[in-house]
Amino acid sequence: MKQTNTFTIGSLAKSANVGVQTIRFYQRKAILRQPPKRNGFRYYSDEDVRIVRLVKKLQGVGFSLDEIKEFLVFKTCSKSRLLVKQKTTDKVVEIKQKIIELQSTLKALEKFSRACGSSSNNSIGCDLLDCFDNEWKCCKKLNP
Amino acid sequence: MKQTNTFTIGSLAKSANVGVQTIRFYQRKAILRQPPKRNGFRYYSDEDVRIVRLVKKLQGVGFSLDEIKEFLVFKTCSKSRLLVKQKTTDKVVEIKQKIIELQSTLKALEKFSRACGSSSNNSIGCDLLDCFDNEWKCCKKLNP
DNA sequence: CTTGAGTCTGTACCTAAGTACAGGGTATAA
DNA sequence: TTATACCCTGTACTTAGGTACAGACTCAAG
Repeated sequence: MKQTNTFTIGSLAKSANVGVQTIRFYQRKAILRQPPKRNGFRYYSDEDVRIVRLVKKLQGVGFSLDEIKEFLVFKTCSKSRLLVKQKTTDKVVEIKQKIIELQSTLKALEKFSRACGSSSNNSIGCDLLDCFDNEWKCCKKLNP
Repeated sequence: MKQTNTFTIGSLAKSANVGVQTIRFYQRKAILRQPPKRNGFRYYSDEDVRIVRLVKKLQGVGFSLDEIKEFLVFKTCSKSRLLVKQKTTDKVVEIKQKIIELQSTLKALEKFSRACGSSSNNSIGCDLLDCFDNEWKCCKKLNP
């Protein structure tokens, strides 16, 4: 049988690699639900650990806390189900676009690095703006 | 012959799709140099337009203004050359990692969308945490 | 030559996402 | 039983990246 609510706020924070204040902050923001208390102390479950880790991962790829909350709030209510599905597919599109942008940035930086790295030529052909301009040629999105 | 410094702050802002206050803010932060003035009005060049666009692009893929400044500050000085080259290759590594994370997030969200989308099964097998856990199995980085 | 749109400097304000006390209560190990 | 390492609530502060006035000046069209 799995034991539940075994984490104090400090051990939760450590397991998810964040500060204690951050957990309390998430609580205030309703990203974590209020856990059961004993003598005024909060006790968290394994699932809470997973949630906090997920939050950090999603933040890392550019989700805001409000967006993350929208995904987490979802629980069995089939009304919100469709909304969340919509959000999800929107996010999928957004992330695909972001990957493309990252790849183009990558190309430009690698080019810049090559141009700028050869110690012989002194800054000739080593222009950051040029490196990016060439990448932009194949991108829409700017100049709307 | 190219004509230079033909942009007022307002037309620069419009060309780069940002607000006038943002330009002044970048000025204060020394991301843009002080342009020549006539009767107290600033006049910007084509290059300034390219710079502001580059700033927005780099911000979009996660650069901070301070990082961006470090790249822009670079001009012919071969002392800073090596530093900038180092920064560049660091950034290349970072971006590659970020692409991998985005791809894994993408997979997880697509899975979630599929699981959650079939209107028949009611939230069974449609757990955001599970969808991400499976993705994490092939990732190091968490649990350090 | 007036009028309205654009610009100037300077300061103040805003949101997101924390981070840091202060002043107190609790738990556990020596 | 006392020390010390946690925990509590509440409030205030911080940083990044803008955004919004106020009060005055300038430029271009009619």
